[in-house]
Amino acid sequence: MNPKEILNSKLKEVYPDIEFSLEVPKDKSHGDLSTNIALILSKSLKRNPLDIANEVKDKLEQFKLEFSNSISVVNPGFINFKFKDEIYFNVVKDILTLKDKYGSNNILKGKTVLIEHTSPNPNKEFHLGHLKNNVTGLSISYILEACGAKVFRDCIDNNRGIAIARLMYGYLAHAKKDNSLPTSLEYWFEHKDQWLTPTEANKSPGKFVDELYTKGSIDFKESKEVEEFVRKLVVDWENEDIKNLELWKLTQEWVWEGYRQSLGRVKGWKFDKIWHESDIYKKGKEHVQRGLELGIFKKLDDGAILTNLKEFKLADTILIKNDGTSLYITQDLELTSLKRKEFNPDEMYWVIGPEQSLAMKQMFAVCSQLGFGEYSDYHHIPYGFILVRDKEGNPTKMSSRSGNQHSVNDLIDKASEKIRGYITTDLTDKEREEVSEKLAVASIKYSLLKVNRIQDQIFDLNTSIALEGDSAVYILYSNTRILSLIQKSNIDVNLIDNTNLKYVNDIELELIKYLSQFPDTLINSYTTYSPNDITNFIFNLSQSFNKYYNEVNILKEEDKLLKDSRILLLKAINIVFENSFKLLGIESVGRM
RNA sequence: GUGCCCGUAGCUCAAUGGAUAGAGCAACUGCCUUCUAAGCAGUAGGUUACACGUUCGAAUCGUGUCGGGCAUACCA
Repeated sequence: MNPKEILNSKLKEVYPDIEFSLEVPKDKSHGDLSTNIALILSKSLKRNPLDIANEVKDKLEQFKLEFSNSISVVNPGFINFKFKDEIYFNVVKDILTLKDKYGSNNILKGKTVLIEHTSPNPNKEFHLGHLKNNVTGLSISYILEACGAKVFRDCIDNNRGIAIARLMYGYLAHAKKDNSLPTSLEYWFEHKDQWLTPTEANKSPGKFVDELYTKGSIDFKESKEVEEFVRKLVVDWENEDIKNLELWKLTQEWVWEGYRQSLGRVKGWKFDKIWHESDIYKKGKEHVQRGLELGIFKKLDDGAILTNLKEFKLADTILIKNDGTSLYITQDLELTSLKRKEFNPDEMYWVIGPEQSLAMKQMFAVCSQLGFGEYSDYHHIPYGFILVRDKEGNPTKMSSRSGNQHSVNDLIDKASEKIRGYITTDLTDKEREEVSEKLAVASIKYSLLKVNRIQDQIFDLNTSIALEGDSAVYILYSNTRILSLIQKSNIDVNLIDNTNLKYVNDIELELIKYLSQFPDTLINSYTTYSPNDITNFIFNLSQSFNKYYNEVNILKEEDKLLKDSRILLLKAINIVFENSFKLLGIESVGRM
C-alpha cells in the first residue's frame, strides 16, 4: 500500500462513515497530501474545526506512520501531511517494474463494455468532425481498457437511407462525362462507362464522393423534382431494384475506400465489428411491427408509426415513415439487440455528437420497451462541437456548404509540410517524411483531445499545428530529449541496480511526486470520460521535465549513484509518456 | 415556447466544492563555445457574464436574469 492508501484506511478506521477527501494540494508548500476531514466533522460535531483537526492529528500520530515526516494543522482546518522523500523513490522502481502496466488499475475488472465510435456519415470526405469522434472514442476505449475492462469497439456503417440516395443522385447528375446525358438510373445502367470514376476524375475517392454528395444535397434542397427522384431511390432500394443496388454498391465502394484511407492514415481504424445498416434494417422493421402489435407504438393516419415515450418524459419520434421506409432509429433497434447478443456487454457506450442527445435517449427508451436491456445500461457520450471562425471572426459551425469543413487529409498535409522544415536532426529523407507525418497526425489529434470533452472548441489551424507550447510537438520533443539522454549515457537501464536510489534536487523530487499521480489521473479521466485529464498531465510533466533539463546536467554528473538514479528517472518519465500516448492514441517518435 | 450544453486574461483553453483561479499563444525583457533553443527564466494581463442563495469555504452546487449553441416526429 502506498502512503495515500494507508492514510485513507487509517482515517476510515477511526472515522467510519465520514465522506472526506484526501488529495494532493495544488500548492506544494502545503505538503504531499491534505485532508478536509476536520472541516467535514465540524459540521456534525458543531465544534471548532481546528480543535478537531488537532485531535485527528494526535490520533494519526499514534499510528507512528513511518512514511510521514510531519503532520500539520492549518486554517481553516486542513490537515497536511509531509512525507519523507525516500518514500517516493519507490515510485521510480514501480514504474520500471510495471512498465506499460504502470497507471493501470482493476476497477472495471470482469466488466465487458462495448463502445460505438466513428460511425460515419460516410458520404463526406473524412473531416475534423469525424476525427474528433474517432480520437475521443478510441481514447475513451483505451482508458476503459486500462481500468481493467474487456473492451469491444464497433461502428455502424450507415449505408442506406436518404443521405446515401442523395449521393447516388449526385453521381447520376454530376459525374457524367457528357452533360447532355440524361440523369437516369436506367440510362446509367446501360452506359456505365459514360460516367466518371474517381481515377478518371483524378480525385481521391473521399473527395470525389464528397463533392457529388454535396451537389446532390443542394439539388435535393432546391428542387422538388430532385427530392422526389431521391425519395424514390430510397423506396426502390428497399424493394431491391437491381439497377438501384448496383449504383449503390458502386458508390459505397468509393465511400469506404476513402474512409478506410483516411482512418488508416490517422491510425484510427480500430474496430472489432463493423455493422452495416443494409444488413439489419429489415429486422428493425420487424421490431417496430412487434411493438405495434403489443400496443407500445401507434400507427398514425398517414401510416407512419410513432413511439409512446411518456413514461420516459421524452418527446415522441417516428419509427417508420409513412411511405413504409425505415429511419436511422429503425435499424438501431435491431443493431442494439444484435450487439447484446454478440458481445453480451455489461455496459454499452455510444460516442456520438451532442446534437444526437435526444435521438439517443429515444432509442435507449424504445430498446428497453422492446425488452433489450435496461435504459440505464446505455450511455451516450457526447463531445463538444468544433467551431471555426468565419470572415467576420465569429465562431461558426463547420459545414460543407460554407466550405469551412477541414478535410483531415489536407490538414495533415499542411501540418506535415510545416513540420518538415523544422527538422534539424540528421535524418534520412524517408525518416524525415515519417517523423513529420507522425508529428502532424499527433498535433491535430492532441489539439482535439486537450479540451474538456464536453466543451465546444474553436478550431484554429495555426494553434492546432503549433510547434511550441501546449502542443503534441512540445510533448514529443520532451520525450525525444529523454531518449537522447538515455542513449548518450551509454547505460543500459535494464542493468542498473535500483536497490539504492539517490535524488537530491528539488525539481527531480517534484518530478517523481508528479509521476506518482499518474494512476489517479487515469481514474479521473475514466470517471469523466475525458481524455483531457491525460493531456493535461503530460503537458505538465513536459514542463517539469524541461525545467529539470535546463537546470541539471545529467550526463555530466560525477556521482555515479546519482547519475544512474537520474537515468532511471528519465526512463520512468519516458514510460509514463508512452503509456499516456497509448491512452490518447498518439504515436511517439524516436528523434525529431 | 420547452429540454440539453456552454459563458474564466486580448485569443485558445485548464482548474475531483478547498488554501493566492492557472497554462499556452500574442506583446515585452533576458539565456545557446554547455546533454536536441521545437527549449528555459522573467514582466504584464482577472469583479470566473450578472444577481441572490446554500456552505467553514463557490468558477464549480441551487434559483433567477442576460448572452451563445444544439435539439424539438417521418435527416442523421
